[in-house]
Amino acid sequence: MRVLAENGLPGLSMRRIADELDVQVSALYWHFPNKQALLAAVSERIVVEAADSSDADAAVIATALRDRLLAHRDGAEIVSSSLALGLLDLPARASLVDAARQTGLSDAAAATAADTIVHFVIGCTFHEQQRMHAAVIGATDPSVDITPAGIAESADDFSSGLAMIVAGMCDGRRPLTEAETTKRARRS
Amino acid sequence: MRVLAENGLPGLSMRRIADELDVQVSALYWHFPNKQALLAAVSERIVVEAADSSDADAAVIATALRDRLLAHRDGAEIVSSSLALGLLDLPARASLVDAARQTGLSDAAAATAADTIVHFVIGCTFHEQQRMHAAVIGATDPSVDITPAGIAESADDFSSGLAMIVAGMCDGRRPLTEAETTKRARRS
DNA sequence: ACCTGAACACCGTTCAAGT
DNA sequence: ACCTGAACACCGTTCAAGT
Repeated sequence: MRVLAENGLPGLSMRRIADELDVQVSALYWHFPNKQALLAAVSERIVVEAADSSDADAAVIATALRDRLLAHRDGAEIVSSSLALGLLDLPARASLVDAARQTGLSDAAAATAADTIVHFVIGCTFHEQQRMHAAVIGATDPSVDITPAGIAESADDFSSGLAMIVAGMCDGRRPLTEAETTKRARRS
Repeated sequence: MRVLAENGLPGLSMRRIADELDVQVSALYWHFPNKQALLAAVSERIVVEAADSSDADAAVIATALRDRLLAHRDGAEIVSSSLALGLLDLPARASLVDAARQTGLSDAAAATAADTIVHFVIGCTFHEQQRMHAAVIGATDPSVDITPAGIAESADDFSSGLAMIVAGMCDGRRPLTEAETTKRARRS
């Protein structure tokens, strides 16, 4: 965690970790089969759920997950890859399924809602953290806004998008068919 | 594109590209300042919009984007990183903003909707492509389903999630406040 | 304008051998 | 059980020098 905080994901190499521990690189391979497994262990530390969230609603759980990701450098990217490789179980996902079911959704619809929210939270936060990184590098890209107003805008984009998904979740008490999706998009 | 198709993103190294072109690695650095810039050029080729989509609805545009990403090995991951670094302009995003505005949303709400859909499409497809990759490696992970039924399920997860977001987009004709988000999630 | 050749400073992973 | 030392097969990037 210390190496990650100080060097970011690009600097989180087996050699740097070994150096931090005053140990040879090969020693790490007794504890982890490979780097991805080590990264999965790091991911688990990032996404641990602090308090009991059994009675929280989806928006609160999603915001808490985002806060965990933002609390660690490159948190979204690390968690994203561990998740995609199936090496990480996201406690927040189970909480989201519960929250969705409590609003009256079926099991299948609740799972869809949870996955959709997880994708949104991770995608949004990943994007945001990479922009922060680019800003630190001084990428001279004027499209990147690092002013306080820019930061606030990021948070607002997140909560607006989240509100939209939650609205859709509550709106659709059952999964929509393809035809219905099209109709909805067309109605003015 | 050939090196990507045959070796995937992990195998898309400057050396392999140079070999394919019968050229020294350093020659590539006359054409591109660095690897990320080259990857951005690859991303552009992946996300070009085929037909005119000025009159398409959001669901159609999103599905077309997903198809483009799925058509190239590791397409979602490459595009995701180029996008996050601000090196890629997504034509589909502009189309999505148009589509959202045509349903009566404000400019700000349309932008939020477009970004939310883009995050969902890329996150969902990234996740799916990494699972495919893990399956090819033979990760022996029984949680990964590569049967035809599993593939169909992926497509269904995608369209169900997309339908949910589109429903939320149409539902919220204006951005919701935090209080409204909470209220919505609580009402049964 | 476009490319070569060679180097620099790194990577993840393996494996015999030690204690 | 846990670690060392050394090697293998790679990386991205730079830069003088060529044509």
